[in-house]
Amino acid sequence: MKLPLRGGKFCHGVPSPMRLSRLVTHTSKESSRSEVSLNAQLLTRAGYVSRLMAGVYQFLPLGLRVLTRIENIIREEMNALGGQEILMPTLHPREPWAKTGRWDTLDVLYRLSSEGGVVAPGTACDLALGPTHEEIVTPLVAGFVHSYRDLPTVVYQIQTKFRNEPRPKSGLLRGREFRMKDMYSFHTNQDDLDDFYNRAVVAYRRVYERCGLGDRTLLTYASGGSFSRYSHEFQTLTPYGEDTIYRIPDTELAINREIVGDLDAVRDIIPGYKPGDEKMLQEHKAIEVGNIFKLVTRFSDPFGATYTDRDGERCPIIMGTYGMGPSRLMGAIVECLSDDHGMIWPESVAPYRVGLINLKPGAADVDALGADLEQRLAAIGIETLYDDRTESAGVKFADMDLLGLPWQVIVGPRGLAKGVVEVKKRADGQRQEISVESLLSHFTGG
RNA sequence: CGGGGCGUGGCGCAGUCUGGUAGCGCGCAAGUUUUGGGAACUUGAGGCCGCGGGUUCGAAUCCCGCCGCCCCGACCA
Repeated sequence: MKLPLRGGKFCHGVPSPMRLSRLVTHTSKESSRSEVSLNAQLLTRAGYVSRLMAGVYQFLPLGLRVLTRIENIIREEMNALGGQEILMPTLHPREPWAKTGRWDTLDVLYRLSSEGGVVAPGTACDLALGPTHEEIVTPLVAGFVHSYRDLPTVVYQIQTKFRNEPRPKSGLLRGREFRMKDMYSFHTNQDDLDDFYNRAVVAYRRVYERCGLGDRTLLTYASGGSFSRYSHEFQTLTPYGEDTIYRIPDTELAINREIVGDLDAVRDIIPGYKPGDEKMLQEHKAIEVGNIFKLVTRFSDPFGATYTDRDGERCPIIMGTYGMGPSRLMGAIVECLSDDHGMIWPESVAPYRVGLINLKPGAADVDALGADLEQRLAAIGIETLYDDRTESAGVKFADMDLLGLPWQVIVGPRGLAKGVVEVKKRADGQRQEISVESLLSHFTGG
């Protein structure tokens, strides 16, 4: 049994290793009655997140570590694509939203009044909380782009977004406040946009692959806007998904229900498609974990975002937009990768790689072995959560299964007498007795 | 925004119909016995029964209003 190395050190201030006896959160046997979705039940029972109000969650130490890891994977892939990370404000003035018309048409937009006090119906509002950032990023980037030499250019941010969903639900899958990576690309022409768009598809696939959802995430044709026939969604197959999609057999492609009735559109996607062929499409429930879209000049027109080409002509900048929700992705991973005992995190996003279980705290020799292993795992860079609590063995096994760390290392008097510890792989439950030395060398890949 | 359901110690629930000293399980604290898959017993702490008004000698319970939460639907760059 090999314990593969994972690249990338964890990068915020949570000490590693951590002891369960010191962790601010606790597990719970029962989940809140008002949490119905699997992801919210497991995440709250395990103490990863806590709900503040409908559609708004707080991320606790374990949950924040997962979220940060997901965001770092996204960050790496967007950087590799040539994206430059920025951070735009959450608080927006009314004016750019009015300019594109979305102040009045985007009903999930939170509108505020800077006059303060209660915003009653009919009150003049002059601020918004950002649900997406086309209105902000377009004038921002246009201010730096004057020549075709400045293009293409790509910026992105990872940030908390606000949408006043009429009905938040399904835990992290549909919140009013949520994390979003939003990227915007700027081009001189449609071909260049198309080329970048296609490379973004590949980068998105890499993100889902690295998050453990690659084999069940489909590129899905969805309705387009006025400048392109389709947008593309990335849909992760799960029975708990909110969307209905139709998979094209023998491909990694699907068609969203919203356009599957449009015969012309489907023929465009599947050449030779005829009425009656619907039965070849397999219906699935899925969660949208990404959405990419060719904006073309939808936003550069209202803002007058132009560049000067080789001939000295002023031309509109051609744009694309690329969204992905890290917090929703986190919920999707839980929905897809869990069993009756709890969550099963892929190594790439797990809050800790190893859960170290001391079965008999208080026994000097077991405590000594536990502390020694804790230190030696830390020394070789294995992030470890040490269960040093005085709880029964059953409680500890159940809790560690619920927490879903990829590996469990179990130390107890029985193994100690034989000079071994046990290693359990959470994903398949396989256990193996192993000496301390070979345990460490497995973790270092030796 | 329509339809339905629910608010009772930290969590999960009973009690509401038929008004009369607020209960159970889990968790928490202390103790004893346990100790490799959610241990047992004993003792204990912890409640403006969502909020406001009303009826009544008396309201968790009945009436009116409000707030919050969940589910189904509508909606979902």
